[in-house]
Amino acid sequence: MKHELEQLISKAVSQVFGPDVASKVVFSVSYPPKPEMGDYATNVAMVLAKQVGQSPAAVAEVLIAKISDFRFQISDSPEDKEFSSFNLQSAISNLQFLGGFINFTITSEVWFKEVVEEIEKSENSYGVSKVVNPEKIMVEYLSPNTNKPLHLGHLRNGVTGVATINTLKAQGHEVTRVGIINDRGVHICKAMLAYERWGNGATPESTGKKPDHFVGDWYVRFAQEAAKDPALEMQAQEMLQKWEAGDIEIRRLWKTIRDWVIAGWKPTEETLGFSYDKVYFESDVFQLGKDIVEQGLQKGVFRKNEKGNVLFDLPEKEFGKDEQGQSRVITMLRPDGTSLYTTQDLGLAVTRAEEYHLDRLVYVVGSEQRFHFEGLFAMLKALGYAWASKLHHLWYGMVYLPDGKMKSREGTVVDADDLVLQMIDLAKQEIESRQLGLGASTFAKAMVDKKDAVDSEILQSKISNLQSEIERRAKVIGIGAIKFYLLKQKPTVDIHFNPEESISFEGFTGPYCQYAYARARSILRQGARVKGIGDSQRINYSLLGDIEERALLQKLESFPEVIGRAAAEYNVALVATHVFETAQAFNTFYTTHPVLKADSIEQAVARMKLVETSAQVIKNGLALLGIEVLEEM
RNA sequence: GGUCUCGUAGCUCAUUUGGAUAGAGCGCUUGGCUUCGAACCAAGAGGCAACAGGUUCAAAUCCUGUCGAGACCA
Repeated sequence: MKHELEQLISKAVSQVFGPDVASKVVFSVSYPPKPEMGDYATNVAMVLAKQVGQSPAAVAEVLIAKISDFRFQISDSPEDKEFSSFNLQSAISNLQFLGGFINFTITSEVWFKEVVEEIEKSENSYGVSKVVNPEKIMVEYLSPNTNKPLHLGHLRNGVTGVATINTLKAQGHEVTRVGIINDRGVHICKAMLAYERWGNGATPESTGKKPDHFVGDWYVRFAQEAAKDPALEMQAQEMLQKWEAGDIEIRRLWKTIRDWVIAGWKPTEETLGFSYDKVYFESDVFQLGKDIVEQGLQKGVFRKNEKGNVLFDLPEKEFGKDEQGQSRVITMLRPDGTSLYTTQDLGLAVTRAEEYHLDRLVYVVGSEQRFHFEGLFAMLKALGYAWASKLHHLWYGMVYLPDGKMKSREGTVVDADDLVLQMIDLAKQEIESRQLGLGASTFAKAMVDKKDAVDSEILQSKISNLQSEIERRAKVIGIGAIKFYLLKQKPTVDIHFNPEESISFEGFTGPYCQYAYARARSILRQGARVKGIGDSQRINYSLLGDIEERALLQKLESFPEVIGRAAAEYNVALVATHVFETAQAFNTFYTTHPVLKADSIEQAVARMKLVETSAQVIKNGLALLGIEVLEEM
């Protein structure tokens, strides 16, 4: 519709002011701030005013006259080929000049029909579009260290990664999801050292701890002991050197610890829907990149300094100079030939791009790594890789706790498992305090009272079914709340984690959206059983069109466009905001417009379509965010 | 010190890439469940968009400077 209006406006401008003016003018078609102003708006009058030397009002007047004229001219003339491609003229029910904008009102028969039919046709794939040039994209995300459990920062990374992947897929790209497990380094050795020294052969099994937490506790223990005995830091370094040298004993310990942590993450990742098509281990790939550096040294992309370090000079244009007025450098190889983090990433990027024939490589990594990635991308460009310009570091801000930044070593972290369990528990309480929960406890009480009177086996199974249903719903709601909380702000901003707000199920939250969906589905279930509504074939769209309905339709219509923007800008918060606004518009519609008890069966049928398509859009939007919906909650 | 993110209601954030009267959520005040699910809806209070200039039909948005916060690099 938007595109057709653009054509219509261009045509009108061309006829009034000539093709030269029309070809140069850049105007937009958008939604007015308030639905009562109209369904679409264009700023063309303001843009043109300057060019043609008239006031916006005067320009608008002639354009409105011209467009109105079209309506009479071509309403039903098939031979008028120029306009037969779109019958929009007859679809416009009102045109007005307001605050500099020309506002269009579209007839319900055309607008509602078009949007509703499009959604009904596409169903779960409404919002999915095909970009002109589908790309092969790899997205790397999560990348945890094998010395501790996942925390809130990982959650933000994970949900952002998943939502971004979904959004890119919805644009028709082919996406490969990868993770890199950081299983090498001194931080791992610290956990190993503490375990070796004080562990006494304990295991996750013997202690009953989740294995990643088990290891994390040893890591914390190390920090505590190291505060008292600084020599431990040195010993951890020595352990790393032994690891590098391939010491059998150390390697064995390392593997045990590592595998515990990875096994410990598994259920957490499954619960949250984090998964990969391929996982890289740093211990496997940390030697990568050295040969590329050697080649680059020959080509003069890198240089060796007097100490024997191999360096990359960052372009001064983008990176500026350091204190001494020298260009900034990244060290690639130490004099002893050992490599650094950037070297590994360099090698890995090249390996991946070649193996998967990538058009684009996206790294979901925190903002503190921006310098690292900018440097990496700059050197890949300098090395002449064609795909280097398509690399992207999708960075996101820190998560701050009320008392400051999270630090694993000091134990000031929000543990992912704790948070998830807490949220599910809260959701459970919430459910139990409502209809289903009440029913369940009444049921439970009845069972106790009449224990002997009825078949207890049947009752038992009914109760356990009920309980597992509550569990299932609590999980969907609790996890939905966490994910939405972390996704509703654009990735670039820091999140000041507010425990109160994060556990809320009201307002701008995931459960609010899920609730709107459940309400809609409830109406649809009931409507389907009503004679004349459930079995109706014909829809009279002219019975729709109140302000609340138009506001809702606008949200439904703009959903695909929002996804496109979210993908283009790597901003999945746009999707979250849009889903919320859709749910909000639906709720407003819901309270102002009875559906099953509408004035007529015909009207009920028409409103059912709006309910159905709203539910579909909310569901699709939440799905992009990795959030499930419930038919009842 | 340099680079980069920022600075919008009491708090947490939006603002359709320069557009209409700067909007949401939370919190606060008030009203609405015998009518499709109140995890909801409606109304109200709350703003010099850090500050000072500039660019133009139009600036929270772009430019310059000042102040303040954070991250990274030394």
